Amino acid sequence: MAKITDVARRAGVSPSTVSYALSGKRPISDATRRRVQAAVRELGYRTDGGGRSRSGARAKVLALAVPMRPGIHVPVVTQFAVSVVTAARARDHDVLLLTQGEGDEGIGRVTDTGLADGVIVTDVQLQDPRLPLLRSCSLPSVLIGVPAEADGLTCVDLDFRAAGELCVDHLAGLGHRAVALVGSPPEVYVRRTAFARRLVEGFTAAADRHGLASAVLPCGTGRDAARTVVERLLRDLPALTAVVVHNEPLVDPLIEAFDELGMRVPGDLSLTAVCPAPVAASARVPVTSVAVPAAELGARAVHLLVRKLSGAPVPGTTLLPPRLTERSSTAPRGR
Amino acid sequence: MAKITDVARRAGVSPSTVSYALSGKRPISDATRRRVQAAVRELGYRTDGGGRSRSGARAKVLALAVPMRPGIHVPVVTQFAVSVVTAARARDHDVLLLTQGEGDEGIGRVTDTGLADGVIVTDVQLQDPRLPLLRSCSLPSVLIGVPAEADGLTCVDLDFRAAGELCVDHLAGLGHRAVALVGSPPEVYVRRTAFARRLVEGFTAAADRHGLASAVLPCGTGRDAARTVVERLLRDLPALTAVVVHNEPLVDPLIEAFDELGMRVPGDLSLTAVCPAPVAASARVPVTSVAVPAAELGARAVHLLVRKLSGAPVPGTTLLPPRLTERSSTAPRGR
DNA sequence: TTCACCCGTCGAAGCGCTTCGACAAGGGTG
DNA sequence: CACCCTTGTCGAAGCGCTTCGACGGGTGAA
Repeated sequence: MAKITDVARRAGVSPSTVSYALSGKRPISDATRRRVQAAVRELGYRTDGGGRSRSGARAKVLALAVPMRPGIHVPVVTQFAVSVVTAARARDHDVLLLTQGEGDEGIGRVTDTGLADGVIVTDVQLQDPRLPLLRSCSLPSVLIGVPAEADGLTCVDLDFRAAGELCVDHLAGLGHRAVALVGSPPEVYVRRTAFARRLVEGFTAAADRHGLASAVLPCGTGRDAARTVVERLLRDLPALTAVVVHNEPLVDPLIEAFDELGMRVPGDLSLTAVCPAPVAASARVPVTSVAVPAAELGARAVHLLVRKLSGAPVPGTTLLPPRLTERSSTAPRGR
Repeated sequence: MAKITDVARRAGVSPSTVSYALSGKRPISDATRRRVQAAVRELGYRTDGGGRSRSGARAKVLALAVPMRPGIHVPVVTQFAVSVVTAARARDHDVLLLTQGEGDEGIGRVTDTGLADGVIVTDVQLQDPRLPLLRSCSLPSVLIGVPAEADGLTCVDLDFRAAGELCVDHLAGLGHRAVALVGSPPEVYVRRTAFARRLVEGFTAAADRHGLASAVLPCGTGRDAARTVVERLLRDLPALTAVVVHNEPLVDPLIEAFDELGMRVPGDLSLTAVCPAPVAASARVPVTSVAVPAAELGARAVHLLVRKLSGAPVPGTTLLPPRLTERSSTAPRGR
């Protein structure tokens, strides 16, 4: 493995010049820079990460904390991860994967040991136990999700509140007068996961504003859970003609359950989902949906974190505006 | 952030003694070790990763290469990732996530730069382009999957060949005389992904051995693909009474497709799957299956890699024996 | 009692890189 | 023409840790 001194010798300059030529932190003449680059290429030189971080520089590693808790939707999380890695690589950083295995303290460890320069935190809860840690150790971080108290933190998320409203607005515009929200598994709400709560708020607010009858029910996954919820819904809200789902794996089972009970989508029931576009598009009936832009959120988070690391100012909270895509699962009431 | 010298001062010993007390690489008296440990605790000391790897020691980081190619099943890959992280943490290592974004050369980069000490490679193909790299740079690695030429490599995998045979044996034992294998999407075979091929081999060999009529069809995902494959299957092999599926997201659609064409599972058709246990158990009809032990494979891979890093000898190829779990999707022929 | 040896500890030398201060050479200004 | 500033490069220090060789004090053998 070639080291910086080898490159320096080959290019006929000093190691420090090589370092500067490569980092651009000091002006280097064009001729020298070219010679250095040539030497780097010929020797296949790569700057040693250990050496770099040893000397107080950044490790160029971002940590990604993904609590693999029950109730989360694996493909969405995976999409975060992939987009974060891709975006990080594009900015010359690598990604260290943290799961919940060792508790929240993984975050502290990784940064204390200098393994990572900053951390991207996912699945943020309203009162997240990791917040004090993030605030205190002044460790650069970006949250995907917005907690209750977001002062001094950098957060990115879809504007779930607006997403909830948008769905209801759409359904109300189609003439529906009774709507229900079928949400995530109960444990998600118990945990007070931020985005789930926000969606409920938006949904409820919009329903009230439009004067609609409404109901909100959490729901686990699987056909049985779907069936149970649908039955309960039809009992509680017999006038129901529209539903918003916020629970990716439940979209199909829900359509089936309604179907079995004699309500066809979209003929008898309009369905709107908040989920990644592919899920909505490939459902049994293509579902009108507000997309959860997992890939974009991941990329943005990286972008913000890297800026933060470079000392640039970053916005506090970035909420991506929801966009509703009409597919074939919604229709005017009484069509 | 406390450094090793602080600990040393506090414990009244030299930094080297602290290092030895912590690593155990030289005998240290009990009294001293205790004092050091106390100092570490009081100061909240954590050994700096940069410093460690700078001095030629290991970074205690494993890279995990997960090519997120089309046709792979995301939850399985995620399970690998989670189990790898968990197992790595249990052995005091962290995990760097590599995706295919930057091509195969990510592996080289990560180890050249000393960021990671070794790499776990997933989704191995029979002729994997990453193999030369792994062989040449003598970089410690473990493959999850077995390529065509496995000499000098450390591999772990489910014994897919035996899994294929096991499924057929089971079906033959139930009296079925015509079996089909519905496999992964075509691109997986084109890519010559190792495990997919091996399963086909085992399936075919066993079918021939039992003198069964057999067919093998790749299949994409989604209800339409399932429907098409089923129709084709019933045309090609009208006597068909048993099917092996090796395509996680297709299990349910396949059952539905057969159902729509008048073949009930297990009354008219016995179905066996090769997939993670949860998928099999929560299908529309609980499916008799050979489990893909993703979590165990991940943990084993870590185990092997860590051993390898410590210089211990490791076996070349570890094939986990398949285990078939009977559920309600298989029945004797003509029940 | 003396010598050899082992155990536990220390000091110092790096690991490969970055970065700070210095310096030589050249160009512009007064 | 003297001087100052800029530009491009170098040398050296140091990051925090590990590790090698050495050393002092004990113990066991002769």
